[in-house]
Amino acid sequence: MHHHLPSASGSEPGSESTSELLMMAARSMRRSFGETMAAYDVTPSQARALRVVAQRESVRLSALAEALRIAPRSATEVVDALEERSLVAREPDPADRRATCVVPTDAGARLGEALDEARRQATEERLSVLSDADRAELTRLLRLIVEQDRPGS
Amino acid sequence: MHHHLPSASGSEPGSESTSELLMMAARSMRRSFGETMAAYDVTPSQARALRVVAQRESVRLSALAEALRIAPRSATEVVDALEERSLVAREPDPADRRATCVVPTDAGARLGEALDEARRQATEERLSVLSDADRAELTRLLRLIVEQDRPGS
DNA sequence: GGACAATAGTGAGGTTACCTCACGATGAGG
DNA sequence: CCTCATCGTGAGGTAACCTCACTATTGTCC
Repeated sequence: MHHHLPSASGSEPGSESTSELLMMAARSMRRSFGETMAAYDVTPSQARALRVVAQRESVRLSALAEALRIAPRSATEVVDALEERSLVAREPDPADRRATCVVPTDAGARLGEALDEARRQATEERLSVLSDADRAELTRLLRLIVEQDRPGS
Repeated sequence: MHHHLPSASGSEPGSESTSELLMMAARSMRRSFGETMAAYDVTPSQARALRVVAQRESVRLSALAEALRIAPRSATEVVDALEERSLVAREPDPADRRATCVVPTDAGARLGEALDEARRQATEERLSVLSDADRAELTRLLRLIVEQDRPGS
């Protein structure tokens, strides 16, 4: 299934820069959640798309593409995959006959919620070593970093 | 060369969970550095590999694969690409005629250092909003999160 | 000093997740 | 209406991975 973790190619722990630590933390969360997605037999891109669709109830394909930051053509592909698995359905947009709305099926909505919950749990587990105070502090610091590039706020 | 960035779809800022913020911070750094790599016309996987090779001076292909956490076959491909661009060279391992050592060329070593520096600058820029104290605090918190899964320490 | 299993790298071929370009169908404005 | 923009999608391409099978070696056991 997966391969061994080689005995650490020895760099002393504690030697990582702040940004390296941030990357490592993010990756460990992504990996945790990735395992969950694999368990549900959904690819990462499908999970991302399903999440948007399940949350918005009905999305124009082009709007989905924008939300996922991919080209419309690529959104078509993800929707194809989700439709084939009966997780979403395509419906004609009554307001514009060129457009199609992507809506979750019951199964899709259920899976979407299950994935959301799994993601929450996976990341929660990672953050559970922190005290409430530490966690609040972490949130504050990260917000400072992230909010650099949304000037109005 | 590069494509459009659609205008961010607007959800209120300040509503993100801690883990979402962490992902956003990591992504913004990755994106910054990604632009730099594109400027040097190097793909991300090439940059990662070059970094290892430049740092270790001489790596067995299988060791490179292990360091990059990819299959040996995939390492072959990255090395092919880097060799074609004359950034690394393949040399027979004198100790084992099955093995090949990957060594950086002068150009490769130079580019490796330039990329390292660019990465440092890009992440530094992101972290520059933090005071020294805040930054130390962030490091401490991240270390707590990351060190969960290296028990011996 | 052979037989032989394990290991190093690679050819062949597959998958995922993207991309651009061109096209047909539709909508909106002069 | 006639043009022009927009919506989704067919066709075809790329990057970065993968597995499986193969050859050239190496280390091992007797």
